[in-house]
Amino acid sequence: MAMQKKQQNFRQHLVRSGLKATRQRELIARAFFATNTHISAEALYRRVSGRDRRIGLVTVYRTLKLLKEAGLAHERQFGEGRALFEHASSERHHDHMICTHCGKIVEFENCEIEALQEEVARKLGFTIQYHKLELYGRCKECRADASGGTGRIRVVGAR
Amino acid sequence: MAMQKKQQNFRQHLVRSGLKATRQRELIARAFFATNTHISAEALYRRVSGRDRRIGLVTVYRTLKLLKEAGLAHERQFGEGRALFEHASSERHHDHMICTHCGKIVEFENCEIEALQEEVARKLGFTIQYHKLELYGRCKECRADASGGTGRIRVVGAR
DNA sequence: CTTAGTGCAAAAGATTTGCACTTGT
DNA sequence: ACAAGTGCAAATCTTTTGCACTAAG
Repeated sequence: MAMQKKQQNFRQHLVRSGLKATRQRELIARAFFATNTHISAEALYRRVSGRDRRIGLVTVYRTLKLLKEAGLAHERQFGEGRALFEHASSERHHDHMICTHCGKIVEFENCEIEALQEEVARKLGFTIQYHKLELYGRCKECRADASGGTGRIRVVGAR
Repeated sequence: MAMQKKQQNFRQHLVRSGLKATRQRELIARAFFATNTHISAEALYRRVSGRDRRIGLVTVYRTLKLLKEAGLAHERQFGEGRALFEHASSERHHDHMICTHCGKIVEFENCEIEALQEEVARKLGFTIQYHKLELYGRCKECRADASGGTGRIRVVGAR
């Protein structure tokens, strides 16, 4: 989905909900859609702050909440610390592989795993509503330099 | 592993690390090992508090950290809010299925899923260090009463 | 105009830390 | 004795909220 389209979807959601399309919301949404990684509220704030010094972190949090309600953003909690937000396009569900050394996040999907999850749930008498699968480890590059590492997550990018 | 044995393991870990076996640590560890569900620091604190009013929540947190270091406890973060701690026996790794309505937590293990995870990681050029798989949904009982529910997690037990 | 939005400061909630006092060894 | 532990209060850190002011429809 193109950025323009997403921006439009967001505006529609606002109108439908009787909310207003403000300068701040436009700017924050635009900055969010321009991202192609996972980004924290703080990091997104820094980006829009560069464009318009008057925007507050609080508004970023509030706008991200709206984006979630509009179905345009997903909030993820990897390890501890701040949440990261990613685009929630119409794409299928996916899971994440996170490098514990450099913080790189790779998305993947695997139907076989999903099927097995359903099977497990059925055996336990549960109906799955949603799930969370996160693989933590070392990416090729970080395995190569083998500089030890602490095992703690250090996100280099957006965090 | 019997409770007595775990208690002993903990004492050994303390000695090995040049730490002291205090009244508080003994009591907190005993209360933790007596648990057979997932318990929060707060809930564990309430339990030991009943036995000895003088013990502080801070000491519970510090002792849980020691138990983790001793390899006797695992810290889990389900949904948001406080962390839950579980026994880290010599048992194999397991994952969790959590009822979003009553908070029930069921453990399971599935080698096929684990194998597929390894395969995915290999294809992505990663080496897995650890993973987190959580299935959220409704248990049989909570599906039966079908009282709507908010989708938010409400843990009835220890939380 | 009238209702919603914004930004600041303050609150919240879970966990950690500084510090003076207490306790194992 | 002496290093380590404890409990309290205060600090952290991320996210949310109350409120007086501002702006969109």
